[in-house]
Amino acid sequence: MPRNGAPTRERILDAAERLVIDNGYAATSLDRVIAESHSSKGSFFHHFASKDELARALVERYAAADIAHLETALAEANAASDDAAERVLRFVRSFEDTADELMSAQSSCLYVSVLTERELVERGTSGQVTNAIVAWREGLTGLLQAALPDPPGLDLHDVADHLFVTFEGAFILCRATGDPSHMRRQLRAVRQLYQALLSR
Amino acid sequence: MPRNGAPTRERILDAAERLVIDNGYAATSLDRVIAESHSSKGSFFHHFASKDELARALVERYAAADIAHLETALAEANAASDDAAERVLRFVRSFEDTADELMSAQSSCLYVSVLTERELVERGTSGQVTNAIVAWREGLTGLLQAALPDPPGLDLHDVADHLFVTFEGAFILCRATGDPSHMRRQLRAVRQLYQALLSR
DNA sequence: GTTGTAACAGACCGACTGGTCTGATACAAG
DNA sequence: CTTGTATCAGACCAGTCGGTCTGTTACAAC
Repeated sequence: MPRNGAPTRERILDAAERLVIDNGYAATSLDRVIAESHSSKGSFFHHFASKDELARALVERYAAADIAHLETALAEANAASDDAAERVLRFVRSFEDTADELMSAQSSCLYVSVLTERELVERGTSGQVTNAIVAWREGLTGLLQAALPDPPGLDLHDVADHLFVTFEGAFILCRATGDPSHMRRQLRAVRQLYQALLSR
Repeated sequence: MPRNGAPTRERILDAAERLVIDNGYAATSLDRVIAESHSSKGSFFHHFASKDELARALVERYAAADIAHLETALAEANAASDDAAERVLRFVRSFEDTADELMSAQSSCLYVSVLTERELVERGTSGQVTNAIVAWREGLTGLLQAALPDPPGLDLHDVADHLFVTFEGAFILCRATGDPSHMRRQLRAVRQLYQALLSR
């Protein structure tokens, strides 16, 4: 086999991810992705058939990392305590504790950038996002069901989805205010709200 | 005075708002805005100096309507009950009751589209968004303070911001899943979480 | 060394972009 | 009826866009 192209592909994905998260998909030109990844037109189109294909690869990689992150946190929460309510709170707390780190690594969420463009979604880019959302929903619903076996008038799926909603909404709030500490503070608020629900 | 250009300007803003909410700012071309508003290049650039100027006008109009909506709901909540906790719940409930209507009128939020593009934000488009966020924060913090005068380890500003976060996050969730009912369900979830907090 | 091919480089292309410019048109004031 | 101007129409322009094409280079197999 000739040269190994994998590192180049990763460099392109890294640069594209940063640019798309910062400025959105349509506002990110391939010329800029190519320049910032120190690549070339020929190289880019050798690895990706089109810009849309790049978007699909970006989302696939991002969603896989997201789900891996979720599963690590789930495992840690399960190992940390035998009390079901405590597990829920530990789970949320683990994201709260790493929120500042997260926000210094990325200025927003790739999901937001991709979902903002409806025509892009309709070209089949959002399947992996839905997978990730379902994984978060089911993971947290499991923890919540153990803590609230007979919830009074609550849909635990919605309560579980609310954590994803908090993440995405907090990204927007951080961007609007220019203050990345809102991510940690919103995760803290949602933990305290969950705590109120579980300790009633 | 010659012809009245105000209706044309509004038609352009209406078309642009729908297109930008659907597909984002960069992905929305002026040609398309002009076509869908049944206008022309000359007409467009008579009313707006540039595309960025259009963005600023869009956000200004959208934020003003947003704040007006907030103030109506605040007044209604205050009129509806004397109990402070009840006022908070009524306030959230009013958005829950109109959520389906909201989602049939718009597929997402203009704030998301505009904030997604950092370079656009840096060109001074987000000032009005911050105003709106502060208005929501202060309005709801007022209601919460009356219900929880001495909150134990809670930052009521963050708890108040959480409603805005829920709105924005739910817009993302709706777009990802293609299911607009998530808006109502997330507002219901956050109301139930607030209820748990207030009735502890 | 020859050869085959994945990996890369960059000139080039048509389509479309935001924006300009010239001119036409409606309408109120005198 | 003339005139001034806000409003509008659309041909046009330079630059950028995603994408193509031709060619070169590195490396493994033989």
